[in-house]
Amino acid sequence: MIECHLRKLRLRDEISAEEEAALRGTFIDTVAHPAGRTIVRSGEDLNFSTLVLEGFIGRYKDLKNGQRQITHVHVPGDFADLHGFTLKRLDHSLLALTPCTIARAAHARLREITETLPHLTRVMWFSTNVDAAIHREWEVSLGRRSAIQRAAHLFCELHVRLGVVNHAEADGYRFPISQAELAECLGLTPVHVNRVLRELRERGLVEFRNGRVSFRDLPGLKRLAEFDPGYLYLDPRAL
Amino acid sequence: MIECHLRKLRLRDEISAEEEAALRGTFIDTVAHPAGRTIVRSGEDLNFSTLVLEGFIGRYKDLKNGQRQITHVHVPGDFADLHGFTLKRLDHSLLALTPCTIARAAHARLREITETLPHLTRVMWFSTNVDAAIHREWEVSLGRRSAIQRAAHLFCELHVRLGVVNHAEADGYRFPISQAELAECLGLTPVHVNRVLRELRERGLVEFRNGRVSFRDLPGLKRLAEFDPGYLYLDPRAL
DNA sequence: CGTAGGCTTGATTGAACTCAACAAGTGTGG
DNA sequence: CCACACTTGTTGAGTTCAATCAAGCCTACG
Repeated sequence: MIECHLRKLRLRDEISAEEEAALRGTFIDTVAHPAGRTIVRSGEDLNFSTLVLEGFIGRYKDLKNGQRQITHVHVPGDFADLHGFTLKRLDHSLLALTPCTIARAAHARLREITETLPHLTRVMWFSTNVDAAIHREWEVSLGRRSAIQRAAHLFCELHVRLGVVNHAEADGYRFPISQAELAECLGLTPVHVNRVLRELRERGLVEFRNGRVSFRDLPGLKRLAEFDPGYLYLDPRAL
Repeated sequence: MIECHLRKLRLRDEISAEEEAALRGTFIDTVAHPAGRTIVRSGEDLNFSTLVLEGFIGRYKDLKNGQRQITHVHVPGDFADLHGFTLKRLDHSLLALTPCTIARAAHARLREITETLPHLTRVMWFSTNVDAAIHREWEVSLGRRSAIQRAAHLFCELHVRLGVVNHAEADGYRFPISQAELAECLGLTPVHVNRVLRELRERGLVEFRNGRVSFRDLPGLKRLAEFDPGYLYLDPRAL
């Protein structure tokens, strides 16, 4: 399943056999987590990074009043905390949004890569920078887009990102999270998310039901969201 | 003025003389920009990165209806687009929020660093990862904090970040941007920012006037904002 | 078959937006 | 030197989008 990650890297750059071997060599084990499990808690010392093999993982931050904001959703093939390699500890927690399996990459071995394989190092750096670009786009959503646009934008983003790793079809994808978790991504209340989903359905744009996103009018949805995938830094071939 | 940047790096890590020389060697020129100037436009091909020497620079993204969201504010000593080195083009624009001077670092020379100086490369990578951490904290503000908390949080964040580069005093700092630009940072309208600033003033917490942030009750402000500087990844000594 | 978690809907409230007017400060040109 | 435009900040009145409060509905499952 590390193939997913490699395929994604190779969409944007050449990865040599030596680099592939080095990358594969960083992984020390594979772990399965049930939905709802916090995989890494904010502030812990880290000596590994988490690659998503199956399922969805969220990065979230808690507030004192018990609210939380999910700041990023990771799909299979994503490193959920490669940035933890340089940061040493995380400012957020990692949550299994669905049952998932992960592979853990030892920081010591990632460090060896940075000592010996400059090109692969730049590729890894690039990948954390794309994560940051996604954070920026979420800031735009949270700061400036209406509730319905935010939801539409997220559905569009995940469609593209899941498509890259063959986890989406033309007309939708599996995304088995609750409306409450969706609300935590979108900076809304669960009640309002429910109403927004109803509106998207009634407008004939998209349905979110039974853990699946089903597009009814993808061009219309993209228009509503003002979705432009440039911030995902994918090769035009990949889109 | 590149000293500001080096000082900041050295707060967190050792930088050898060789590394310092290599870093200094990346800079090809210095440019002054008037307030309001867009320094780098979204999508342009880049062959240099921008280090802020003096003034404030914002990263922003435009929406079709003419609104914009500022996703990050850079202070002296910050690289405003070091991530552009790996991304090759930016998904956002850079704006001079105040008159400012910048130094430009050639991507070709940054690349040489990644080929020959692994430790310095990790330091640069780290610095883009801290930017991403700041993005996450802004997502929390935009998604979950009230208008007054958002403003308070921003004032606290900038106090710490400016303090690191000796651009803040204990009781405040210069921050000569308009309420309209503040609104673009906070995901609010200018009118509402005005009311929020009044409330902060009337509560005796902080004043924002004549291009200056003046604290009246910093502990109270931090309490209101639930400000925890952990996400800035500063050495405890620096705080 | 009872209970819990997730979903749905209605009624009401409230935080932030919109619209509008005006004040203060700055720069410019007649 | 003053008239004027222009930007920035301020305040009031009314509106709207999303939150809150509350109730009821599935359906999965122990």
